[in-house]
Amino acid sequence: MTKVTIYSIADALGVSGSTVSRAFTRPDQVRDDVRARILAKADELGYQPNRSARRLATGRTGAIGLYIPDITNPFFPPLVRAIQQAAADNDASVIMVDAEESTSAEAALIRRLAGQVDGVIVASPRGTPARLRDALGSTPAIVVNREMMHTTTVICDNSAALAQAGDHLRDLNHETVALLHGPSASWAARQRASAIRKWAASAEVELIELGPFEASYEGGREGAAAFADSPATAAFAFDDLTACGVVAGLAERGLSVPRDRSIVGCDDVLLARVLTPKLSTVSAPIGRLGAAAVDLLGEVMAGKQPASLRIQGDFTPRQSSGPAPTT
Amino acid sequence: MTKVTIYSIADALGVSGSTVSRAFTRPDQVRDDVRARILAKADELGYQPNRSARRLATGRTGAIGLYIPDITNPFFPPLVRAIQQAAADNDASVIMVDAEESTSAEAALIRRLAGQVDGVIVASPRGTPARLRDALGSTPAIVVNREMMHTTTVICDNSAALAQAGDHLRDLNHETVALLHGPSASWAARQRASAIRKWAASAEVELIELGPFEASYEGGREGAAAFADSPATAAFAFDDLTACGVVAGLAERGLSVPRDRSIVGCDDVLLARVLTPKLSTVSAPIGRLGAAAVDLLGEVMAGKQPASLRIQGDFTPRQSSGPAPTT
DNA sequence: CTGAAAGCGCTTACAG
DNA sequence: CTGAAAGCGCTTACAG
Repeated sequence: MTKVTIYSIADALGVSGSTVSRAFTRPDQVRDDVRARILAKADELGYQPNRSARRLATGRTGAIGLYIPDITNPFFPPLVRAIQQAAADNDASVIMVDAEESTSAEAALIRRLAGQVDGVIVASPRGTPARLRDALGSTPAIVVNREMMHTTTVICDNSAALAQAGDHLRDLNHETVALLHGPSASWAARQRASAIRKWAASAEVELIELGPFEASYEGGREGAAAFADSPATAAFAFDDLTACGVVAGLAERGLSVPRDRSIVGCDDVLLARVLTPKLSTVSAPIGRLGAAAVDLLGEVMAGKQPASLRIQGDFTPRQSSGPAPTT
Repeated sequence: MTKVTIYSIADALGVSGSTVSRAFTRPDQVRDDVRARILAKADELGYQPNRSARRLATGRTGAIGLYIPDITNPFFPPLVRAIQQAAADNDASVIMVDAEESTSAEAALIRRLAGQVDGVIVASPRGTPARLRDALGSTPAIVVNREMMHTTTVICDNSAALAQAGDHLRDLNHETVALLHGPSASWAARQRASAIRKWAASAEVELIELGPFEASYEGGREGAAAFADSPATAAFAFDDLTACGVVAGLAERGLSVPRDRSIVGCDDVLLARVLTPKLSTVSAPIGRLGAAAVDLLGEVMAGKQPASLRIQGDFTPRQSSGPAPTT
C-alpha cells in the first residue's frame, strides 16, 4: 500500500494538486462535479491528508496542549474528557501532559508543550504567575482552576455553595466546625478557606482551623486525627479524596460518619458518590469548565481577549452529614 | 518575538543551516566547538525545532496514539500516565482519544488516530478483531488488555491470583461463592470468569453465576441484589468499581461487609484502597502494562514482531473479605 | 474555476 | 567536518 498524496489523486484525475488541495480546504472554490470526483477518488484511494505537511504550510498545528498536574486525581479525568470532546468538535487534537504531581517539573513541561501546539490549557498550576507566564511565552493560553492577573481564566466559584454547606451543618446543630486546610500552595485551598471563614463569621459558628494537609487520602487520615481530637463535630475537607481519608481515619478511631461526626467534601468526583456513606459535597460542573476553557482558548487564539469566567458550584447534601451528636 | 529557525542560528553564527540541523540530530558529525556554539546560540534565542517540519522531512510523526474506552474508569488514568511517561522517555508525545464508553465509535476513532501517529496503543477494545484490524490498517499497534491473534498484545493474567483469592475465601469457610459476571462483550470478563470456574471446580466450592452486570457502580448495586438473594456468602465482582457498588447495595439491604458477606474486587485501583472497608482485590501492575506496551510498540514500529506479553496479577487480601458468617 | 510556482522549516544524500 | 541543493506534502497568493 503505497503512500497516497494529493498528487496521487490529481494524477488519477488529470487535475492539478492545487485543485485537489482546494477541494478539501476551500470546497466552494472548486466546481461541484470536479470536487465530487476528487472526493470520490480520495475515498477510493483511502487518502488521509498528511498533517505535518498541512501544519507546516499553514503554520498551525491543529493541536491544543493540556497540562494536568495529576491525572490520577479523580478530579481531572472528567475535565480531560470534556476538553477532548470540545477540541474534537473543533477538529483539534489534544496533547496532554501529566506532571505526575511534580510542581518543580511544571514550568519545563508547559514550556515544551507550548512549543508544540497552537494554544494550551493549564489546569491547576502551582507555580508562581511569573514562572508560568514565562513558560507560556506568547502561546495563547487559558488557566483553569486558578485566578491570575492578565490571563483568561476559568474557575469554579464555591463560596456560595460552601456557605450553603455551612448553613446545612449549622441547621443540623453543629456548633463548632473544623476547617481542614488543603495544601498551602493551592489557590483553590486558599479560596475555599476564605469562603468558609467568611461564612463562619457571619453564621456565628465557631471555626477551628486545622492543617494544612495534603490533598490525598493520607492527608485526610492525618486530618481525621486532628479532627477527632478537636471539639468540632463536623468538618470541611479540602476535597472528596481527602474527605474519604477523613472517613477512614475516623473509622480507625471507632468514630462513625455521620453518626459521630459529619464531613463535607468538595468537587463531587466519582468517589463521592460511590463511597459508603455517600459524601455530602460541593460539586463543580467539571464538564462545563472544560468546554468553556476550549471555547475561550479559541478566542484567545483568534487574537481576542475574552473575559475570565467563573462558574458557580452547588452544594449537594448526601449521607456524610447528619445531626450533631447529642452529648 | 520573531520566529527562530535553524537559519536564525546559522546566520547569527555564519554557518549553514545543514550544520545547525546536524548539531541537533547527528551531534557526532559536527565539530565539538561548532556544536557548542550552535547549542549556546539556540539556547540564547530560545530555539524550538518546528516539529511539523521535522516530521514532514523524516516521515515520522514522533507521536503515538492511545485509544482508551473510558478515561473516567479509574483503571485507565494510571495506564495513561505510565504510557505517557514511557513515551516521553522516547521523546514521543502521545495523542490520546477517549471513546466515552461508546463501542460504536471505536473503529472510527482508531482509524482517525492511526492516520496521525507512528503507532497506536489500543486499550481494552470491545469491537471484533476484524473491525479493529481494519481500522488499524498498516499502522503499527499494540493491544492492551485483550488477547488477539496476529497482534502483539499485553495483558494481565489474573488466573493464578483469582485462584489464590478463591482459596482465601474457602479458607475463611465460604462454601458457596458467587461470580458476578462483567459485561459479556469484555474479553477480561470472559477471562476472569473462566479462571474462577476452573478454580471452583478444582477447589470443590459451589459456584453461583450471576449477571452479567455492567462494569460500574450501578452494575454492582444490581449485582448486590442478586447476590443478597442467593445462598452465596462471598462474591467475586468483575472489578473494583463494581465491588464498590456491591458493598453499597448490600448496605442498603442492611448487610455489612465483611461481617455478613465477603467480596473481592479486581484491578486494585485507587478506589480499592480508599473505600471503607478496603477492598480485597487482585492487583494488575498497571504501570508495567503501560511501559511494556510502549516498548513493544517501539519494536513493532522498527519492523519486528515481538511476542505478546502476559504479566501476572497478584492477590491482595484486605478488609472486604472475612470469615463466613456462622448461621 | 484552475494551474504553475513558491514557500513552510526541517533532514539528508551528495560533493567537497 | 561542512555546504548547496533537493525533497518531504501541503497551502495559497498570483495569473490566467
